[in-house]
Amino acid sequence: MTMLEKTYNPKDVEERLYRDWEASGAFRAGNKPDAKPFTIVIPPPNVTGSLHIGHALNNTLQDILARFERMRGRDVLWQPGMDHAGISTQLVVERQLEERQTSRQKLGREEFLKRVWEWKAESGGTILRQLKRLGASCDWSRDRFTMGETEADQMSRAVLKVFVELYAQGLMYKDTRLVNWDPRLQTAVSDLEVENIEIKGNLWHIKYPLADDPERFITVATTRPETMLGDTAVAVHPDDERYRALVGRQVRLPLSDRLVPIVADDYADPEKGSGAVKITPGHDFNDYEVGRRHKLEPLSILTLDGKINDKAPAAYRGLDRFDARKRVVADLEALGLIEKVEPVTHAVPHDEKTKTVVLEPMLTEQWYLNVKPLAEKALDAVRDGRTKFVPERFADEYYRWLEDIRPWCVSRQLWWGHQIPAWYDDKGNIFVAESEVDARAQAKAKLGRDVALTRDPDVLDTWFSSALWPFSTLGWPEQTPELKRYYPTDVLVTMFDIIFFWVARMMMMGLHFTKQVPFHTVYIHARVVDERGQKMSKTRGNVTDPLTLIDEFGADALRFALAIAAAAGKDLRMGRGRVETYRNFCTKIWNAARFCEMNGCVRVAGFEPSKLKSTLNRWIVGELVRARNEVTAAIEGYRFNDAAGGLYEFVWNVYCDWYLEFIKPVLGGNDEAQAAETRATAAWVFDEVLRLAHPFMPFITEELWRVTGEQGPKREAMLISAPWPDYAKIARDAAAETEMNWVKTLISEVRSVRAEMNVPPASKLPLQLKGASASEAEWLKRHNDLILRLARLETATTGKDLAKGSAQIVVGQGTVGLALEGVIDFAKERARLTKDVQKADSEIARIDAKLSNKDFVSRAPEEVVQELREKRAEYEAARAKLLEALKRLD
RNA sequence: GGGCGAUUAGCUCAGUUGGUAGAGCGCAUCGUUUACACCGAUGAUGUCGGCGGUUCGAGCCCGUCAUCGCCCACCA
Repeated sequence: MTMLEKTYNPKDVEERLYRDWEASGAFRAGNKPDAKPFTIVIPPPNVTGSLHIGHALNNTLQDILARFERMRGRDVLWQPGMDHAGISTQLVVERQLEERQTSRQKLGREEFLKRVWEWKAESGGTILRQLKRLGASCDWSRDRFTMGETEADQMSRAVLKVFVELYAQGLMYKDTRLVNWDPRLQTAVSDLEVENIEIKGNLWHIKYPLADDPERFITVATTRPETMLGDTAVAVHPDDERYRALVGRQVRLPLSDRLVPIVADDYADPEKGSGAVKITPGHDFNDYEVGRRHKLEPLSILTLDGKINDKAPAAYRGLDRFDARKRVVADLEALGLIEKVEPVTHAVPHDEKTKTVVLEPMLTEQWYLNVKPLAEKALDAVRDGRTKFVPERFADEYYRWLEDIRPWCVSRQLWWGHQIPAWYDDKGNIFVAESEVDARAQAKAKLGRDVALTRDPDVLDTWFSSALWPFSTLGWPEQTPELKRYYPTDVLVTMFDIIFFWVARMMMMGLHFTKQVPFHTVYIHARVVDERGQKMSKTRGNVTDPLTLIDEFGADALRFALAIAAAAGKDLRMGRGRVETYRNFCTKIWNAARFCEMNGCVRVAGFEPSKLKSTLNRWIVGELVRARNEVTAAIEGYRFNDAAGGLYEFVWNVYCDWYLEFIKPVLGGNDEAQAAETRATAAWVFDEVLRLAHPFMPFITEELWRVTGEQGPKREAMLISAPWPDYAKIARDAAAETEMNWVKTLISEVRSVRAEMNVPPASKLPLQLKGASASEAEWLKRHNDLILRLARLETATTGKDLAKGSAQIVVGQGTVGLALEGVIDFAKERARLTKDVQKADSEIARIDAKLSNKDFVSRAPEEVVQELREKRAEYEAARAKLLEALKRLD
């Protein structure tokens, strides 16, 4: 027989138990073919990543759900996998190459990709190992990768298929327009990947001379003067009197010496600046639109790496865009064309990853997905409740974005990613197909002969494949048994910052390709910030490493700390202090187990929680039922903090602080039958606690389950596969509850009086309880042993000389030379209940008054009257309950 | 410029249909009673951001203001 160690040491058990779980096959989906499936797809972490505390939270919550539903008998699939993370991964490997004095350009595409795959094989598993340390019960046999190309993992095929179909449906198309461009990586990025950062800059007011009257000027203002090299017009508002005469005339663009027209366009705001605005369609999104309206050809004056190109005057060619800005300003100054310079703060688009590179609107040809029709379906699915957000308010954010969605630029000028399945001939014909063979066949069918084809070098936005994740991981486009069984998935657990990037796009793609929502519920959890409330980031250096915390306190402590702090959708501050607190909770549970062990509290066969004789035991069973119901309802409602909190409260403040203290005198007493029943009850309740706690603290509970399983009747070998408690058949004993609450109150009050009166702990005093009701007197007698022990009394008896309803205790009068007198108000409870009855009475009277007012009844809408009647009935019912409770007190 | 969230004990935060304000940490006093000092007992501390309103009754509902934070937005 195993004896429990004095303290719980997570390091000794976590690794072993995780291996046992895996070996038992408990993580695998499909174990219970007759059970209802329950599916969660993991938000795939980046291969480049390592587990940060946000992942720890995200995966803890998913694991709680997975383990909970598994115990409730569902066939659980928690689908794991990783994301290829296009840009991040490419950058990581490029940086490595840089250290070795080489580059991807030198290696060539094929060799470079080989190196990335090698890197993935080496480093990609880190995060999975970390998830295992956390206790994540994913079905690892089904591990997937967004660029998977193996027999089992055909993620890439799904991506090709989707692209080809979208193209065939006319939703995927190429277009040349302005796109957010990263001049450092030389790739397009989508609108979502742009972060507008407020920075200090200047607003230069520049004078443009009229072409036919060089002495007259029209002033425009800009924060980016170098773009004037690409100006193709000046716009003024059509109703602006100041400029009406100038519309149709031209200005001579300084530095470039080109003539550009003055056009009338609503875009020009007469209130702003001079009312005239320079138009640069090649380098500004608004100007692009203005240019289109006036048939102005966009003029791009930048190279793809952000230098001035040869469309600009020779003096500026080859200059970096920021150097060009200085040069332009200097030259304008020299010419006396700067009217004034105002310092301003304005939002400048930066790349969202590094937040350092200033993005440039750039005219390039890219692939676009027309998401508008997909968005309509995605909106409807949330509007009609097929998918619901928890908390609900996030649905608004989702609506807002989808309602105003623009075409999604899906091509990236990178190497690492899904290469776009489009081939071109030398005439510029496009053939989109799942393979080169198919593309050739298409070309031959169209042109009547074999032609040389070259594949589009670009790759897809990483989020494109992520958008397919819920169904591509299950084998789509094949109608696999897994897809039929586990799709749609049940709940997506994620954070608010990727609602647009990921959630909305999964909804769109899921509905478009499977006609079903990808998940019924989207649970948005908190963001983890550091102890000072700052967002954690590598650059800030304030990242808390969950593994360090696991090493120090154990995985269960970290998990519990995260769960109990995880009120939906709010920032969550996390540091080692909190984890330490819940390490202490683990220790508490461990010690409760040791108490049971030392006192022979062993489970017995045929234990019947409904047929207990002792009030004490009936009471704790009732409390357990209450806790179980609370925890269950809270998890079902994704109120993880309430679930963990309810469990904590029951284990610590009810089971340990009261019940175990209560039973000490019973276990040592001479009523052997009661002692035996109590040992069995203590063991049974503890066993149930292990079940309730398991989703939150899988390791310690599993270990205690193993040890306590060595004695008593046989039960499930592993807790992970044991059933969740179901107490539908257990009736809670309200009388036992009232009785034990009275005992608890009595003990607390005596302790309180003792402390206030500074009675030494060693002094055992006699207690006389005066004015007790008949049942109170009985309770005092029945629980005399434990009252004496816990309140440190010599005797506890009743007296009868005070009025009922104002019960008093008189403690040790004359015994220690002090007269201790404290009022215990059992009357307090009566007063409260009485007050509530009175409230109900007054409420009923108020409603009656209204209802007897004939004028009101005849004029008010039927619903209002009906509502009042219902309310009255409710108050009647509440009143009856209160009276019953009052009666119980007597 | 729009939208959302937050404001509760010294700190970090709970508070789900409106009914006498809670937890953890911290603090104070006491305690080595055979599970646990990673513990137990007892206690102190709150005009629930301000001001109005609805209600018999508001931390919770309505209006308004203030401060902080986040998201979205094409402003020269």
